[in-house]
Amino acid sequence: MDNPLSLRIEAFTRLSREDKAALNQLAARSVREIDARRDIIREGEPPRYVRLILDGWACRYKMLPDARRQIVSLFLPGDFCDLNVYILKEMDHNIGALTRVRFSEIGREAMDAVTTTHPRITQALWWHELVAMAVQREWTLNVGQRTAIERIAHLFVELFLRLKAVGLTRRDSCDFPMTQTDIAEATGLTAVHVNRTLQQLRRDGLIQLERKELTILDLDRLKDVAMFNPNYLHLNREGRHLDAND
Amino acid sequence: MDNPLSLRIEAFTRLSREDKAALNQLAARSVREIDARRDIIREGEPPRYVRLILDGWACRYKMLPDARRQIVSLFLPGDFCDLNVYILKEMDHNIGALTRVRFSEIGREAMDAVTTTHPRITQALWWHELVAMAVQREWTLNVGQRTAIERIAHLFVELFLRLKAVGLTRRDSCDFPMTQTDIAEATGLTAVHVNRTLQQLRRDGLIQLERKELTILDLDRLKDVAMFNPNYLHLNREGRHLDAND
DNA sequence: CGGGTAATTGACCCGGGTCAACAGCAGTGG
DNA sequence: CCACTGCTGTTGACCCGGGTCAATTACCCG
Repeated sequence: MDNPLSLRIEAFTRLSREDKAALNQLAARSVREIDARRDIIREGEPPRYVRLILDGWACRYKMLPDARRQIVSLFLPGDFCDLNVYILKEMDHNIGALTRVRFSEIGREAMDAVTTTHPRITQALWWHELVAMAVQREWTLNVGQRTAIERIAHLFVELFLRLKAVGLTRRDSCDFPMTQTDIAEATGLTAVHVNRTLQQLRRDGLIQLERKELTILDLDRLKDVAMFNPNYLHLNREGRHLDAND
Repeated sequence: MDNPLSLRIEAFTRLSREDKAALNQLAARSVREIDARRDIIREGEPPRYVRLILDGWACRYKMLPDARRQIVSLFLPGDFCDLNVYILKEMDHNIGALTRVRFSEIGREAMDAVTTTHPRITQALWWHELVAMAVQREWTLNVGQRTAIERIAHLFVELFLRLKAVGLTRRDSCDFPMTQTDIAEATGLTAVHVNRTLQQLRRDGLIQLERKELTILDLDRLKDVAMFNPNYLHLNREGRHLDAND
């Protein structure tokens, strides 16, 4: 019954059974699947749908004319891509699949229908959007001020906590499908330097990363290294005053 | 009649006379003023109002425990700070005044009242929010991938275009109240290096910057240096199909 | 077993940081 | 009117984190 989607939303406020049903129905209507390394939508295209990641990892990225590339955000299961994007004429960035991704495409009408009839969901979606903005700000801080080891440590902690929130961690480890090149593009470093920095994190006994699985050996120390402040994730059920009670 | 606020919104869709009146009334209700270098709201505090910049420049910034500081966004006249923030329990960043700032504080009820009765404004506010997110992404790209000269050039072009959109430029120049330290904190560089890079931009005949006034001597070349793509500002009246016609 | 992608290593280099001194200038108060 | 103070901008000398280039090596998958 509890999937990443409802877990994600309920990190803000508890939904009623009826809310959950409406949400799951919304998510189930039009499901698509795409291979790893393929683009879901490209810069310049008109955004027609809100997308919801059901399974797999995706990313938003931007490119410079000379092919420098920056991953500006990551989408994990339960994440929506841009509520209300269809207000804009064209995409100013790309969304690409890092792994094989299952996602649902939600049209404007379906979205509007749910939000007008389910105020609690509407509030939760607003919360989701505000959190997405907060994460984007934290990433700006990350690439702007942190050193290589701090950036990567920060990325690991953030992703671990986000995955945990949607039930996708096992004790102290989780899937971690990003390549070192992906990590480089998300942190504004080069792949070579990411490699060396990962070795340092391993040497320091902070993490283990092999076969696309990340194990965090010492979360507290890793947080310290990253100067991680979890406040920007707003995961403390901040909308609990809106909780449904059925 | 046309102030930065309505100019800003009408970069998306033309408002009716009544829309404008409602908007201006909203903006006029509770106006405050604050000195340069003071904080408008601090990390940890509960956000109670949506704020609208009427006059002056403000910024959002985040700090690391060791006092490294990153300006993650800038607010110019006509900009709203975070629609619907009051959904969150506490601020995860600070908002500070770069100059003396006049702004209005809009409570939740006033905001809700306007949006429920003025769908065109609601759409426009959504557009505003989506653009703010797009700008944040571009800033992540900026600090993540661009070199020093590219970053600063990009900042100048962005701010010039944003100021132009709200009628605050004169031909090829505009006020530019940021110090070199401010520029450094916005671009993830040091003040020393900003100083040297500014000298290079001057030597190259791209800009003039003195006495808090910026003059752009060659906008096309500056855009080239910055690899500036204006699409993320979404300033092309993308909501013109919603235009009012009175 | 072969081919392609991802990870690793070494040698070298450079953009931008650091530190420290100093100059310019605006505001403030006597 | 000037002296003082503090912020902002400027400069020089030096250094280092991280980039570049290029070659291997490991791994994955059909």
